[in-house]
Amino acid sequence: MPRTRGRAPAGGRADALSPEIVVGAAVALLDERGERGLTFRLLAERLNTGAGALYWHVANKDELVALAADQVLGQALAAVPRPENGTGLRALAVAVFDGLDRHPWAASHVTAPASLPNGLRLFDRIGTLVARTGLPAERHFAVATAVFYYVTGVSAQIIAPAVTVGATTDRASFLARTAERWGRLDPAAYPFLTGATAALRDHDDRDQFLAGLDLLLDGLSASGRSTAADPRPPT
Amino acid sequence: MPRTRGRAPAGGRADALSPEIVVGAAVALLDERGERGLTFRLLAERLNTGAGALYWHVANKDELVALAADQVLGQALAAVPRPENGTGLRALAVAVFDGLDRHPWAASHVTAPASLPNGLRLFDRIGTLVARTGLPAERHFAVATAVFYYVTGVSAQIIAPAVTVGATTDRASFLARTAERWGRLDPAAYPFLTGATAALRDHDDRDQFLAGLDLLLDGLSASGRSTAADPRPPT
DNA sequence: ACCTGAACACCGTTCAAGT
DNA sequence: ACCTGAACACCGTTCAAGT
Repeated sequence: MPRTRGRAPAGGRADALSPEIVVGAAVALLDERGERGLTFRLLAERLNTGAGALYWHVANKDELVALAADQVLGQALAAVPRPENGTGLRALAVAVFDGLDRHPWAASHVTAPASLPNGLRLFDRIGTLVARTGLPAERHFAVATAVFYYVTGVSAQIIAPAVTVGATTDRASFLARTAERWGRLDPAAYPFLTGATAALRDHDDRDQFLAGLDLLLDGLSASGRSTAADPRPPT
Repeated sequence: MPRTRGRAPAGGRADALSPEIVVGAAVALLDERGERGLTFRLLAERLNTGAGALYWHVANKDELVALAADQVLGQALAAVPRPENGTGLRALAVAVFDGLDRHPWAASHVTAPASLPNGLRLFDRIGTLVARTGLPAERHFAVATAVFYYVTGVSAQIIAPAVTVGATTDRASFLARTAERWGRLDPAAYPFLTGATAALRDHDDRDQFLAGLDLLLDGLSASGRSTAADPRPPT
């Protein structure tokens, strides 16, 4: 991925292209039309170039989307509240969820093995916070990974469906239709779902993310307490 | 989605098409070539038809992949050990992870709002098991959702990357390369990652899934204990 | 070094026409 | 009711040729 040297382009355009500019325009397009709506032709048109020119700055569409998601994650990380008292992990996780929630296409592309700068930064910050708990050192990596996977994986699950749904119908009517369907299921086969229609209709996505997160963090502090001295009071 | 009535087809083929047959062939193709390798033309060729014929049985590619993933989930659910003592949730989660692990393309398509039979079954079984813990009833839905999201979301995160990687290089050398990259990062900026290269190299994906799962379940039993009588001994 | 323009090799999906 | 075959309207990606 080459860097622009700041020279003006040969053609008539005043602004040279760069990976940053291409990725930025891709984020805008993804926000507007989703992943399927991102097209090299359309993106090139908006940047006043040909589609071929984009390949000088990004390797292919997969890389472009991954870079776009990493940029969104970077914005989310910048919004993490600095004062890291005892609730650092929770605040970090919530900020990432909220950041990704504004760009529904992004969540599923934030992964550890992508090894992009902000993905690594997120992993490192989680790991650093985990290391500050009372957990024995040999568990730090597994626990940090668990939190990372929870934040990225569960965010993707919660946020992504809205993309598919969003265009056609709004959230409330979608939930209402789903609840109706659950209500018509055979109670003998689906004893839980048939009784959970009200809860489904009234639930808040962000609260769901928080409920699971708190369960995970409770388990973390419980396991820290049982295996080593816990330097902080339970949350 | 029409059902086949069992009549022989008009043409020379002995076996009539049906949604089940189409989805079954799609699973085989997805296993072989991944999501991008699944093509209506190629699938039609294998079924000795034209691509257009498939649209009589499935609405489009999105539905086809969703149905294929649900079929895989069905196989995973069939493998859940029946004796549901106190560890039912854990055994259920592990069976689903292992089942999805055999079909890496599937995990990211197992979602609650898809409302396909096996997705609903999974959700219901989780909910039923959650309801048997000591949790107050008003928390059942949120906790069941958290476990469902953990199982599907984290499985997708852990399993999916292998698809991208798999073809080019094997897991071990991929981890080695990633560990090397982490090792070269600035320790001031990435204090945790630079010290975690050995853990990265040696980790087992399934253990990672279990570590987070146990954290979550520990949190569940801890929160059950603090809010209501827990009918079962802690695991 | 960076961009243009057009071509290549595909896709998913539709649909008149058949049986 | 189910299938055929071909067409439509796109895609991502490449690459000679320009500046």
